[in-house]
Amino acid sequence: MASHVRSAASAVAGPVEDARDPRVRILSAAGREFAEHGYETATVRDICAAAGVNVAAVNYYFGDKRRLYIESVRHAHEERLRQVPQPEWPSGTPAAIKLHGFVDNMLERMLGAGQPPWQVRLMMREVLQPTEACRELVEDYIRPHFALLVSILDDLSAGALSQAELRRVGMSIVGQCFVYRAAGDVVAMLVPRDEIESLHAPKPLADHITRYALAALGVAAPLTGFLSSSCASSSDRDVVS
Amino acid sequence: MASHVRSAASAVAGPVEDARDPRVRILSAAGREFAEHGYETATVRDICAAAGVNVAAVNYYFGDKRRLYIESVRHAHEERLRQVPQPEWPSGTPAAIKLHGFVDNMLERMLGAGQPPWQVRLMMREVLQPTEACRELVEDYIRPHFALLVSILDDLSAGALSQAELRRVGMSIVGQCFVYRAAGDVVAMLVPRDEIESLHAPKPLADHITRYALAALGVAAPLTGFLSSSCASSSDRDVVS
DNA sequence: AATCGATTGAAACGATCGTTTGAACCCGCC
DNA sequence: GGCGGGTTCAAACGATCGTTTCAATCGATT
Repeated sequence: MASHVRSAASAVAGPVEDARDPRVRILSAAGREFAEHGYETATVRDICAAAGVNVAAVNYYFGDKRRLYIESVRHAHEERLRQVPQPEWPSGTPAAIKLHGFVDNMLERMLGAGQPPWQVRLMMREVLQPTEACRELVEDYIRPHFALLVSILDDLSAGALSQAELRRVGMSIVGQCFVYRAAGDVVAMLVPRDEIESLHAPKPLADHITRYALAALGVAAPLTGFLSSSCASSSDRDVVS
Repeated sequence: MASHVRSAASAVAGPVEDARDPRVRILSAAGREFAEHGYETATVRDICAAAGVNVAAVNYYFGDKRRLYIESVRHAHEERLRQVPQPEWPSGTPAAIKLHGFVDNMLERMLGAGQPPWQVRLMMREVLQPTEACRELVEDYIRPHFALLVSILDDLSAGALSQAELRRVGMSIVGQCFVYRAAGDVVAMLVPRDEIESLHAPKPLADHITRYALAALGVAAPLTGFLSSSCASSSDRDVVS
């Protein structure tokens, strides 16, 4: 008796990406499971159950769990790259505006709108504990974004800093965003709740980190201090809304 | 029938905690294994083998794997707190000097001297993926350090910033150190090797992060920019060596 | 309709995990 | 010596893991 109902096994399946192809169904389900539980703890049985396929399918299409994981990381950052392309600005946009836009975009990707999608969480796992899937992720996804940040900082400093120094400043900016994503739970324990929502939310954080950078680079007035009173106004753009 | 009650608290004053006591041998071995492989992947068999005890010992002394993990996290941060006490300075020390000392100390703890000890790596796992052992770790270890940082920043800003703003600046400083610890492998892929050793090593990083903060707060001259030429010298302390 | 490669399905294999068992062992004490 | 509680040991239990097996099924082609 042919009682195989291959219709609505989709459950909580994501977007409309060709849900008929078992291969992408497995990739999507695997990405979610790996993002949630990590490589070791996630089980191929749960993945196949979520994808609505037999356990033998992962072996048939990918060989083994390890190769499925690598493919799922690739699939995740390719999909994410299509969802959120690199920000662009019309030529002539002030570098300070571009920096704020970049930081805002990065924070929105990392923290925005409740729980970030599973693609981001899976990529974060690779950053925190790299496997063989990491190199491709860095080259295709992270390095282009970091290069854009460095070029913005180059504009901003008007050539006064070397590429090496620009990279260090760039890492400072990335780090300030990164800590909220990777150690968000501890941050929430160190800072009062209302303060989290008012000052440590993505938008006000983008303002703070941008202003912190502009002040450190001498492009805007410092947050406070002796220099602020005598040296304001020089370039008092309304960067932070 | 094994009662899991610990016998007598055997003199906590001992500088070297009686390596004969199977309990602390297990705790130490467990900390190393959990730090290396994580809770799920680490096995009680490996832990007991490393501790030189029978597999039944973990059940006899701690009940089960979960309670052993919690105890090992506690044991790790208590031991770490004894090893590296909070930095102190003679009264009258300039706040900028204290900030540099604090950042240098934090970076040294996180990155210093090759691979940091297993206690730090275990604590880092709790920060990145908190379990029920996290709250105690934060209260006993992280919060006091963060409070010290905030108080230094309070001194530095001479009361010009609110406690909420100070916490945000403090998180910016912590984040800049944190990213090198948590995402060190990716940083190493984004930055040329020689640059890692020259500019992103603990000592030069401490200089950079401190100077970045002092400039942002307006206590020292900015790294570059329009304001630097006209407004230098006002408080040109030789903070960073 | 018959055939054949591609795909799917249920079941099981071997390995490893956390945990438990019950006897052996050690050691101070009557 | 004999006793008894605290501790250690080898062995096994039940569960779950990744992976494999092999027959059933599907779809296109003759």
